[in-house]
Amino acid sequence: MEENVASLLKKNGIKATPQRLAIYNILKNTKSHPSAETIYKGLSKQFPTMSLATVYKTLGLLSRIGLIQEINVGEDSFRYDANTAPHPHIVCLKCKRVDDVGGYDVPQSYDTIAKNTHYKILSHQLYFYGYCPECKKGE
Amino acid sequence: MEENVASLLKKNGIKATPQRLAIYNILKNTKSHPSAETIYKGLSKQFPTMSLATVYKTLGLLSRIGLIQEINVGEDSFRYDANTAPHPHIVCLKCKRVDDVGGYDVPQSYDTIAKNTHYKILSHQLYFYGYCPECKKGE
DNA sequence: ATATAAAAGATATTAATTATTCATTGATAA
DNA sequence: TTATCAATGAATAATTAATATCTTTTATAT
Ligand SMILES: [Mn+2]
Ligand SMILES: [Mn+2]
Ligand SMILES: [Zn+2]
Ligand SMILES: [Zn+2]
Repeated sequence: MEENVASLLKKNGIKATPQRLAIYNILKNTKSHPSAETIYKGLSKQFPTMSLATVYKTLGLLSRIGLIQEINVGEDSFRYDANTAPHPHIVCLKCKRVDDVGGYDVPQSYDTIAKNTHYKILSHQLYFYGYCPECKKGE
Repeated sequence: MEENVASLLKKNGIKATPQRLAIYNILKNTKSHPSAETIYKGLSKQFPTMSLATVYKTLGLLSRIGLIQEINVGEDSFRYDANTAPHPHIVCLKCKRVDDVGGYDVPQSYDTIAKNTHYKILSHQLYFYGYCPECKKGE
C-alpha cells in the first residue's frame, strides 16, 4: 500500500520523500478528515523540522494527482481525505468534527441532471449538517 | 414583497435600512448566486458610499434570521441565495457560475442517516461540479 | 422635532493559504 | 558511488475573505 504510493509518485516523476509518504499515511490511516494544520501538528514529533509550507505543498500535490481529495465543509479551513471516491460527509456544527456517512449517496448517473442543466457533470459533493453524538447531549 | 421584508426586519428589532433592503432585493431578483463582492459592486452605482463591511454584516444578518441562505461551493468565497429552501446547486469548474438544479434532491427524511451516524441532522447541501453550457464548448 | 440606540462607513485586523527566495539536503538514475 | 535535479526548511511576504473597531450618520419611537 505504501509501496503503491511511492511508485505512483515516481511514475508521475515526483520524488517519494518521507514527508510526502508520512502525510499520505496519516490520511490513509484516519477517519477524521484532518486539516493541514492538524496534519502538521500530528507530524511534529516524527518530523520536528517539518515545514507547514511543505504540508500545504504536499496536500496540493496529492490532490492534483488524485491520491487524496480536498473537502470543504464551509467553515474555516479545508479538510483532507484519502478516500477519493465520492461519498457524503456529515459535519458537527458545534465541534466541527467531520465524519463519513453510510447508507446514502447520490445516484451515480448524472444523466437526468445533465439533461435539466445542460452542464457536463463530473462530480458531486453531499454534506449533512447537525450535531454529533457528543455535542447533541448538550443540545 | 419589499414591504414584507421591511416589516419582518422591524419585527425582529432590526432597522430596515435602504442598504439592507437593496441587498435583499438583489438576491431576490437574481438567479446568479452572487458573492459578497459581486453584490458590493452591483450596488456601487446606487450606493456610492456603501461599505463592503456593510454588505458582509447584512448578509450575515439576513442569513441569521432565515431570509437568505449562504452556500459554499468549495472555491473562493461564499455565495448567497434568497431561496432558503434546500435545493441542489451546480458549479462550473471553469467560469465559477452557479446554477440551480431541477429534478433531483436528497430525500428530506434524515432518519436513515441519523440512525447510521448517530448525529442529529438539521440540514444538507448538495453540489454538482462540471462545465456549464458555455464552457463545455471549449471542452 | 428630538432623543437614542442601531447601523453605516472607513479603516484596521485576523487568519488560511499561497508564493518567493535561497541555502541545504536527499531521492533517484546511471 | 556519484552526480543531478528536485524537494525541504526557513523566513518572509503577498493574497484574500471575512471580522472587528471606532466615529459619524440615521431609522425609529416618542
Ligand atoms: Mn470521507
Ligand atoms: Mn439556488
Ligand atoms: Zn460535535
Ligand atoms: Zn462556465
